[in-house]
Amino acid sequence: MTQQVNDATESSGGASARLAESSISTDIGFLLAKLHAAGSVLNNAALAEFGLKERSYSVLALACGDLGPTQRELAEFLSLDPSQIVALIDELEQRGLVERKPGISDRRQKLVAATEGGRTLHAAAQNATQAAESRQLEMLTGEEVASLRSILRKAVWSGNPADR
Amino acid sequence: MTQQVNDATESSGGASARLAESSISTDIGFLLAKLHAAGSVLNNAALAEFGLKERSYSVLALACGDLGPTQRELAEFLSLDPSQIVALIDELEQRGLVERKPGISDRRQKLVAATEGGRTLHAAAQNATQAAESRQLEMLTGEEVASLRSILRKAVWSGNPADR
DNA sequence: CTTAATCCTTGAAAATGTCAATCATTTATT
DNA sequence: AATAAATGATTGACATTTTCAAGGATTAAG
Repeated sequence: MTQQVNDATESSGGASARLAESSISTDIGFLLAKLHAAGSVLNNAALAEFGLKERSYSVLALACGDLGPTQRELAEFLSLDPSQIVALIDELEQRGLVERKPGISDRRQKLVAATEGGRTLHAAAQNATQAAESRQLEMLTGEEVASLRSILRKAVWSGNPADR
Repeated sequence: MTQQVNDATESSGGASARLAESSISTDIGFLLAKLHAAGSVLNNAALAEFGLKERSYSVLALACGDLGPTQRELAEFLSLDPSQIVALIDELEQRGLVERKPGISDRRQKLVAATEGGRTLHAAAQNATQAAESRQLEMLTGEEVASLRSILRKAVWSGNPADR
């Protein structure tokens, strides 16, 4: 998931476009990797002006909202090692964007909550990433985007349509 | 990109499922990352018995098929640095799965072609990855899978439906 | 009360990403 | 044709990320 793109100006049609004939071009895994890689570049570029990357933005986003996530929950939800969460939160906390609070029923765990400043920054950053997402998918129709979102959610969460 | 998952037995419903309420859960970029991360784990697990990973499998797959890709084309197509391609091909070549041939019209470039053994291994590995993909998406209907594939291709290749 | 398990944290090791320099070759300019 | 600029592959150095194992604090189980 971790893959980067050399030239962000050209979405995917360089001198290697002929390789799209290959059989792997129809692998959903491969397409997922490519679209995700391209999106990461756009997202990180959009988040740079806020001093955030995809990772820190995700943590900040989860720290906003009234559900006080545990560091372990963050790690599991973001598919990251717990030690990586420590580093991410250290940085966000030093910048005054989130706070570590002791767990309510279990004092081993630490709940991560966004500060007021964190929420403000998140709102601005959210606009930027959503704009980047729209730009990346602008060749898709509204129906296609909705369909993509819905299918991805079903695939990721094994099909419980409980959430908006 | 490039994210990993800790527990492959459980697709996404662990103790952190409640975090799915968060707003990022509807970000296509986030969903892409999560599905891609989970798929990578499955793919790498399926490819391990052949001594391959996603990267080397992709290179091998592109080396099969009659289009003789250049190392630079491979780098661009796979969104990798050219130096990473060198290492990947070194390994595949040492195992006798691919060969480096001098470029036809340009002797600077090297064409990568699979050997007979490489093709045999690729065929077996392809079965394994396709089975893994089917397993990962088994909760989707056939229509949904087809729709997902088609939309992803359109998004990745900016909408030229020139390729099957 | 003791043992085992869990959460966060730290640090080290391995893998990967990024970048600049080099050689051989090709393309462009005079 | 001669020189200069550009390109493809390669190497090696450096930064970042991933992965693991171990530790202290706390909770759960026996």
